Amino acid sequence: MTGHPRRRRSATPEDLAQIHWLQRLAPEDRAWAAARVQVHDLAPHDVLCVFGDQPTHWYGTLHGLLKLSNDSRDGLPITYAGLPTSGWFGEGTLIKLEPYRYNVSALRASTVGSLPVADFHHLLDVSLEFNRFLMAQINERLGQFMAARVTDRMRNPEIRVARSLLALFNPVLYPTVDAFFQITQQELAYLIGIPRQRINEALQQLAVKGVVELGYGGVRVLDTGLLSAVAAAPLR
DNA sequence: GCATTAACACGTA
DNA sequence: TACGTGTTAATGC
Repeated sequence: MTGHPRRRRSATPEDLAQIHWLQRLAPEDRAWAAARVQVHDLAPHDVLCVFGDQPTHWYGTLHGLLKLSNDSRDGLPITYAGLPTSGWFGEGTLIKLEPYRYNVSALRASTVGSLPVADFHHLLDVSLEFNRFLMAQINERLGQFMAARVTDRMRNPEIRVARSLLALFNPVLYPTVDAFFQITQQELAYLIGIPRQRINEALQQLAVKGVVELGYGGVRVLDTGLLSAVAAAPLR
């Protein structure tokens, strides 16, 4: 429960193939970075980062689903973002060298990659490609958070669910997300901030429209085009 | 009135 | 058996 994940191992070739920013680097930088990446296996509810901790690594979801939130210290628990497969996070904290302002925990069994903070800064110093990648990522994330502010003010659960699903399928931030998204309706409820019953209702509305297909413990997005259409227009 | 919360039965892994 | 889903009932604003 506390501090850092228990099971740490070195990265397998399959793990490294999941790390999309590695492919962007020049070959020598790629080899250098790949040798320094470590991998952690998390059980559901395992905590990766805690509010107030000094950051030691840059993290990414290789498999599974993480939640970035500020648990109920005082006031309402707020989930800032879900981090699906291929999502990397914490660069803002690392660049500022400030303590974490949020908690990160696993919503389900997950595999996490990590790069030590010193190595992260080394790549910043030597690799133009790495800087380009980070700039695109930060830019995309900024857009997502601005959109999320709008979404949070909306009443219609169907649109909120559609937009949240769309955010999790962002191809820039999360290039290798599966079409079948393994997330329970309860987890979506925590993520979006509305009760499970209304998540269920909204998902069924989306299913009727052929946007998604509901499965046990997950959602299959059938048509991302339709999904963005629903997210954009409050059609009943 | 409504939206949220609690409680239930059922199906699935 | 434990968990996730879908529905209904109760509660709070």
